[in-house]
Amino acid sequence: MKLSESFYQQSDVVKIARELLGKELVVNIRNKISGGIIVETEAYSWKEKGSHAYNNRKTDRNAVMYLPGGFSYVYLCYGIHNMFNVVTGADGVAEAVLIRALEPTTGIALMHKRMNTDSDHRITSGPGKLAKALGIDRSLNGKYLLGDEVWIEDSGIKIGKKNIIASKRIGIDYAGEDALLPWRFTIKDNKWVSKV
DNA sequence: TAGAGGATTGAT
DNA sequence: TCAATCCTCTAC
Repeated sequence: MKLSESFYQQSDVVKIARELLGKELVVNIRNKISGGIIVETEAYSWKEKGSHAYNNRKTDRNAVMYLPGGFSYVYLCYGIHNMFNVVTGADGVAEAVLIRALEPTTGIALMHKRMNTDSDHRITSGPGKLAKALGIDRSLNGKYLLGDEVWIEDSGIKIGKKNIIASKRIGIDYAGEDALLPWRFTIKDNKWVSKV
């Protein structure tokens, strides 16, 4: 069953980032389904410097962050990598959760082909890689997550509090003290989590 | 309109 | 440690 609008529109983006662990991200690209269990997330809010929408900065790129929770936000980073985010919070509040790693469950052969490998290991361990493995690009920006192109399933998997690790986010050293916020969440001992 | 830099990755 | 690579933002 797809996660509801009310889930995405909760006011606490950090709580949502934590609760997305264990859910299943599913993408339908040209009638080909692929997806996996979310094992790593990061929260972003307009309140902190790590976010594109810091201090309510609004541009063409990050406009979808201001939509109500339940939309996708995809953008290109370093000219190479597509990053997949889930917009959260109320209408006009710029908050989002970056999906950083998956455990592949659906369409694994398809992902191998996209990644040009036969290994099922680490094909989705990192935001740039999982987007490529699932076939996500910026044409999926601003999609409604209760539609039929990209959505998140409640897998029924429960991740206990003891198995969730909070740590500082990656790649945002420019954000000063906000780079230290423990807003990255991973499932303990999960081999699909990105880097180390 | 030009210049700088980035929520990364993989090879050296 | 560093280049790849191109879109986006900022300043002129």
